Amino acid sequence: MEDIDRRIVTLLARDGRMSFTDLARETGLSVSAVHQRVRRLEKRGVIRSYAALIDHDAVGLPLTAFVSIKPIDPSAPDDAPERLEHLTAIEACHSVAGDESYILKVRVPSPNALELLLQQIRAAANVATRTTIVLSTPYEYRTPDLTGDAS
Amino acid sequence: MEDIDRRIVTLLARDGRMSFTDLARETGLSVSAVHQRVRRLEKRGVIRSYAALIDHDAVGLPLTAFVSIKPIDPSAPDDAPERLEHLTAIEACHSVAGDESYILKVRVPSPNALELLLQQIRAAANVATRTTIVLSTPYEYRTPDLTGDAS
DNA sequence: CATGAAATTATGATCAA
DNA sequence: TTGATCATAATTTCATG
Repeated sequence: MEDIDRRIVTLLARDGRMSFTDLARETGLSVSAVHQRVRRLEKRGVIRSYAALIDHDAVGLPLTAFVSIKPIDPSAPDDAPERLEHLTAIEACHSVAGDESYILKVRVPSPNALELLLQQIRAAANVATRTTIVLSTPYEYRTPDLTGDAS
Repeated sequence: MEDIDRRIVTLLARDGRMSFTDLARETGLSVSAVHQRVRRLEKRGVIRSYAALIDHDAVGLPLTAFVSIKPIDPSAPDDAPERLEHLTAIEACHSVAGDESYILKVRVPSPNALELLLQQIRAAANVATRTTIVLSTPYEYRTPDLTGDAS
């Protein structure tokens, strides 16, 4: 991927509503050239989608947790992601190496709702759960710097 | 928060570039009424920002991991988030309950880069690390359904 | 990749409920 | 306070070189 594309992706990752006009100014390209590149990045799947990032507190989902799951029957087919997909409280599902098989990130209104969700998860996927409660989130959804990568 | 606002937030969380015209059509309001509400949601911080969601594989960061950290000196002031903020490979930092104090989510190009990053984390924050490698991600960045909450 | 024109959208003032 | 209508500015989008 070219340098200009990395620049465009970084800018849009930081401000998903930046106008083509502004992108053009920032990159030194014409509006239509940027437009073309963005469309290509979308088509290639480099840019997956655009999203508004919301304040989960403000929206009634103040409790975040990580739920690690482990199959109760290790010989059963491992289709936990599909079995859990309908639970919209689950924001993310990562297959991981280690003792447990998946890490889920969940958002709920209250401890009660978390308890209920855990029951649903266990029932739907036939797994044992281990839950880590998030107390606060100093930062989240940060964007990598794709230009001049200093880790 | 009103029902229409929940609707607007949900729509924008799913498509951050949806036009006011489309939002108006979906909500049954006029364009300017939606415009007003979106601006208010932004001002109140319900909508924090907008972002393009990128394909980390396509962008040269195919390796994701969760890094749990624990202070080596528990009596030292706990300012790990600030000490780690400059490491742009860290996408998120959550303070958590349990044996460890923070969970970090990191994105790097390679195992080598991960090793280097872990050294930097340990040095910068004076912590011990425990790393869980992500093998694959069935889904991520999903949006809660704020209307008619079925968890 | 740039230019320029046409279509669409964003924005704010004003008025009404 | 909230929403509708309207006018204007800005942006998106596309054809062409």
